Amino acid sequence: MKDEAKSRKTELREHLKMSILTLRLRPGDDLDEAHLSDEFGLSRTPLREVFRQLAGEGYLDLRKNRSARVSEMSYTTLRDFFLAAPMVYGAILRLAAVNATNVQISDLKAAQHAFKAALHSGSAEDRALANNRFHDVTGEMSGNVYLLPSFNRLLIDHARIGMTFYRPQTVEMSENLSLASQQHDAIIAAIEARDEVEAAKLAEDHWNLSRDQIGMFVMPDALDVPMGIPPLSKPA
Amino acid sequence: MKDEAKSRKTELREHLKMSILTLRLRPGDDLDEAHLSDEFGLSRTPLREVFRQLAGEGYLDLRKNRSARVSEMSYTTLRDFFLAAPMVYGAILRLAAVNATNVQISDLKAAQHAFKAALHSGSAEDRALANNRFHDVTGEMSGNVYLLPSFNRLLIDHARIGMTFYRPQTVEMSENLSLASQQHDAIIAAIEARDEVEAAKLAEDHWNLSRDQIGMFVMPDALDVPMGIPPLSKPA
DNA sequence: CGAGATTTTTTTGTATACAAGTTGTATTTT
DNA sequence: AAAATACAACTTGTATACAAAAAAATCTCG
Repeated sequence: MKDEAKSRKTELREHLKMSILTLRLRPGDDLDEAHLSDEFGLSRTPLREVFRQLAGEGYLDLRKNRSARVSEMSYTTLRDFFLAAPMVYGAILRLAAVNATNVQISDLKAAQHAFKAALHSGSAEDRALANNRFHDVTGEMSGNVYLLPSFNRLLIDHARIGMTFYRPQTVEMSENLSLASQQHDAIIAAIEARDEVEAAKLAEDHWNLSRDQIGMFVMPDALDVPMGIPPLSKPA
Repeated sequence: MKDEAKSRKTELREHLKMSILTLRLRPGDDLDEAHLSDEFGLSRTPLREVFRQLAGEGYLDLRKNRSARVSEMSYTTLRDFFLAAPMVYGAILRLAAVNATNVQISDLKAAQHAFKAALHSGSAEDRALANNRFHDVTGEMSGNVYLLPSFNRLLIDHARIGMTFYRPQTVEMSENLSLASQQHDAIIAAIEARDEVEAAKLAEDHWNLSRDQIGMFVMPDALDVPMGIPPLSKPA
């Protein structure tokens, strides 16, 4: 009917998501109910419902009788992240190649277009959000309700890790970013060709690139030891 | 402090979960706020918060201005289920073998003990809940926050599918149930031996058994996407 | 001063009243 | 009799008031 104002609740939810993904709200930050309440013109009741929902999606942690907090990221979770991401994302892309509709493929191309624009002229936040949107669309394409909860949880920290580590400070890191963009193009092509095997392989490549980029950031220079994760020796 | 009455909210949440897992509340059933509200002596505010949380975990679906519903299960979701379950559960068990603490191993043995008891003298509901508890412990053991959301979502429908299809009406189905119990024992042994490869293999066997039990449906082959990092060897 | 207890203040949790939306039914109109 | 409309009953959404818990500040006594 009339969504001119789009429901304050939705507005709040989107605002919080965006703030968390871009690290404007950092892991561990407290959220003040009263403050947000009058900032968004909502009473505490619907606001707390938004908190619950975001907690369910992995954006927030709720503790009894204590304020809601932005969910934490530790080095343990970083390891868990790269353990789970290639597998889940491989499965998602594989299913995406099988199930994607034409409309969704258009959405994906649009997302990639925006990502490229952000690469050239955008801020780190813009890049992270555009990249997030790209992967989000691949999740929609897969359409598997059992994989999406983990996938969406991964995307949250993918964006946050990206904000931390994907600030191109060297020429090599910049090259990695444009390589990521090329991989996106390849992913679109694989999906359009309904090539599920290729799509799954590209997912793996894409995560290896991410891992390298982070390794580069964490390990300043000569130390050529990958962080805690042994080199992959496995069939393509 | 005093949890003698365990908080009505928790009580409600556990009651709803149990009812949904055992199909006492069936997929698509409407939940009446007013009715539950006075049945559990809670006002609608905390009750609605429980709804949000359960929706986030996949037990319920919420629609704007309409009553909360028990999440649906369609033939599509059944297919998606068997596509995702072996992969996710394989990863969970593999990580469980690496990370399980001694306390958790004791918990798992206790859960298996209860499962065996339910097999011999329990109802279908008891079996489903005991089996759910067993798998739930394996999830705790894995300790990977990125895999758990999907795993827990799978466990919900695992229990519901079990309630539907695992009613031993023939000798063969009964034999399958006791085979499932044997597999549980083997899983415990693999975890105790820290044998991640064996654990992952057992996960696959376990799901193949489930798939066979539901032989009347055409089940797709499982996704065979390997986990990113081959041999895990890390401290607890 | 300073550790610990006590009070004040602030924040979170719950109940309830009311507003807005939805559904079902009866009545009107054709 | 069927379709459309209006109205009534009911359900969901939000605001607000109050209760309970935690945090902060103050006071007490060594």
